[in-house]
Amino acid sequence: MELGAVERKDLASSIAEKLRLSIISGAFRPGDRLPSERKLAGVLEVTRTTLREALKVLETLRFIRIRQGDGVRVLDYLRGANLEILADLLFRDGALDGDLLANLLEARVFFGRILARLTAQRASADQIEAYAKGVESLALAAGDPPKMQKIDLECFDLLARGGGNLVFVFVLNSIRSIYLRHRQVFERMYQDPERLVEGHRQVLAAVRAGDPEGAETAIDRMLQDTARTLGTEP
Amino acid sequence: MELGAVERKDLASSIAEKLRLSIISGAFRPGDRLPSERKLAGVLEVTRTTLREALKVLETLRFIRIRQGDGVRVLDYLRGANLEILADLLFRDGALDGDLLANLLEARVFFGRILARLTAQRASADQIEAYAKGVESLALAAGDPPKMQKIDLECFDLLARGGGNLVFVFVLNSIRSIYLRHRQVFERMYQDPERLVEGHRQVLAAVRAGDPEGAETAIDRMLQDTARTLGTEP
DNA sequence: TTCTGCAAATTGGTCGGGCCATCCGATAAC
DNA sequence: GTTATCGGATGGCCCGACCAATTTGCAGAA
Repeated sequence: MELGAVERKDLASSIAEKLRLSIISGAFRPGDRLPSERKLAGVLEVTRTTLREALKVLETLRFIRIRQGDGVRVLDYLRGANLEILADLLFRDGALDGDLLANLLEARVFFGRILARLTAQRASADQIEAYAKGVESLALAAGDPPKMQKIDLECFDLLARGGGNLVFVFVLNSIRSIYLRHRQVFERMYQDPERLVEGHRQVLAAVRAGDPEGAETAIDRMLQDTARTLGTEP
Repeated sequence: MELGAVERKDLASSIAEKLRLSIISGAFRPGDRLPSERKLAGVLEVTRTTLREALKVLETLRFIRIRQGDGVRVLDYLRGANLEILADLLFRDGALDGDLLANLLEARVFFGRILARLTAQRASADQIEAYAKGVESLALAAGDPPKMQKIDLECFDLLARGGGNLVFVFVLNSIRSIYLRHRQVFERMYQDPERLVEGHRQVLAAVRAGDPEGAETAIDRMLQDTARTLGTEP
């Protein structure tokens, strides 16, 4: 049996999550004022100290805006928040949001194409070798979906670095965090490792040949394939 | 004279920024342990309470990992942080990082192409009209760079929404926050409003015609143009 | 010696309460 | 009607105490 690390969370983080989901669910609308810290702390049965740590987190995520003398106002997270909250949105109301998943898979293809293209144009020999090693590890991990997922994400990270554009490295960081938070959803992509490994190998070959078009085509096919794996079953 | 709103920051946020820049500058390396909260609070001359709020922020940004009994460990932000920290990186050591700026402008072109294409494929009549209104406001704001910048970002947001993929909406949120934090750097793009407005109009026309290729080509030209505006002067 | 297990020290986590700073709205003065 | 003032509500910051997890090192057993 697979035993992942148990979640250890401090109170402040739990409260932050609770409030986050609460806002996402629409319990508070943009412009609304949250109850005062003193009241809210009372309701949640924690101290102001702890609650304030939670609020600081929400402020960092741009879910709220805190102003002395005024209060805590809810912001429109659709307009302020960043990619990472997709992880929360993906499971609104306890069920997986198919549209959002489709969005994510679509974006994955777009990003992948860019990464493959840039890497083929600019990656250094070292970076290419690192990617090659990643692909080999991936092949060796066939049959172990969790491990494959980890290595696969690692491979994409190497591609992003090879592309030489930090913007995509950071975007990928966010996407990785989404995948890791919902491992189970995406692990199905690794049931049939053949196509995935083969796909990476073709990308690698194109990158080695300095062929952006080829790399883009190869990764496009691979990503569409794996996306289909997820799409078939409910 | 142009008088923007003054920054009002609480102590915790200031400390969070200080530590963030400190980590980015390399004063602490991944794996290092920060001084204990008690010591750090002493050095910074604040209470543990306030320091902890700052640390919570850094943890949210994945700059550090806090573990009871162990301490505060510095993470590799290149591997964990998201797009928004580009705003910090852009001005490392007080000078603008040209390479990073180039990265950002390059990414802008990639994203823009995707947005234009998706919008042309999927935007509803309402969404198209909203974008049309945005473009008109943009034309009216010619000569007022700060205002144009605001509206221009608004237009991109409308494009992102029209594209119907939330992933790009959130990516754009991050990018917008970068732009706003460094307004001065990007305001130069609005010195010559003609091309920008004309570009948006062409995109709009293509979107209206449901012509993804045309929209992509139009926005590509516009973005390359404005990027050049920034590239010319130091 | 090497390993095991316990105990102390270190470090973060939470609490409770106090006082200051800011903002807003009601009231008073003009 | 407009402006000035004040009081209440709210967040900002501090202090000190105690709880809980983790690490570390020492003592005893194998």
